[in-house]
Amino acid sequence: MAKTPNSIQDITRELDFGPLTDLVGYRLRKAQIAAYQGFMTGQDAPGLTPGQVGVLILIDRNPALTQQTLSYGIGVDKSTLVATLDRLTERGLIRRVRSAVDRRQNELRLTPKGKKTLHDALGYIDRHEMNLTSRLSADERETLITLLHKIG
Amino acid sequence: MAKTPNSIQDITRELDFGPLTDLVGYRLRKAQIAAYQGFMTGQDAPGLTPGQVGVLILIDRNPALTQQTLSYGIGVDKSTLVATLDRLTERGLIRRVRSAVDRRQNELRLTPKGKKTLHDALGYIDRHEMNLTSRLSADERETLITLLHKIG
DNA sequence: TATTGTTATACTCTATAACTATA
DNA sequence: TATAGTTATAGAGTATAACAATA
Repeated sequence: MAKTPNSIQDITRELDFGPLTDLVGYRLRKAQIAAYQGFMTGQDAPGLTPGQVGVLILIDRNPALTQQTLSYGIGVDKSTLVATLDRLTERGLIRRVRSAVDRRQNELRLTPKGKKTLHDALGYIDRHEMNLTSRLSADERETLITLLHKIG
Repeated sequence: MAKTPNSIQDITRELDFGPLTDLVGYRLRKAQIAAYQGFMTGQDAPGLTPGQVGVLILIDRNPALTQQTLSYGIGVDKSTLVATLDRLTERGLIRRVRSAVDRRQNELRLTPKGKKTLHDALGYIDRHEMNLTSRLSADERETLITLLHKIG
């Protein structure tokens, strides 16, 4: 029998990726896609993107966080953030509270529902993290994080 | 003197990122963004995205590569690939050659200009890779690649 | 004048569905 | 009928520029 590649996996395996295979930049991209996909499709996924959960975490841990500061924190433009916050507001997870000190600013807060959702999401994140690194030992996982810190 | 945060770096440093800081998924995203930005803005950047260079590499190393197979290889839909290939064609880097065997298929080929561009881009990739991993030892870099392979 | 949040706009990346030409 | 490539379309993510309210 001749080798007849049928599945996408077969085809991909037969392709020559040349120098891409062991390039940090390329491996980062593949790993990041795998992490994102895994997060979004896992058992009991929270129905939020990793970025949205990140926003909830920052709001939770930084009292009176403003949109401008949050936009610096997550590295996106303040205009980009508006739609994200709109969506979280519509879902009843956060509120924008006009600052009494400087009425140009919004102070971002979690609603009770937002707190509950974040709590559940944090549990999910732990399970997802274990899943993502299931082929790594605890030492390897720590090493990976340390090395990624040196790049990011 | 009070600590008065002025720069974005100051503000970001004072933010509490909670569990995000040591999450593999989050660190992957930050590292990937750093890699992409570094690639695009580095000295002598080729004016191509990492993805576009990846396409050139695959075309170069896989004779008579078809669009369908390439789309499996890089993990995007065949319809998504069309615009990418259009752009590379407009820039004179690749050609679509109708297959004589199966006239539905295009065989993708680098033009001489595409070969030259890829050759230069490969040199740039090496420099960028060194730059990206400048805070890592050779051993650490190898370890990182190995660990990323286990995730992607 | 400068800053905060918003809107208008545009560009990229992505996919799904329908189309064409071939098989 | 099925496949390869294309087009039409839509949604998410991103940024820049201009605006209103406020400082």
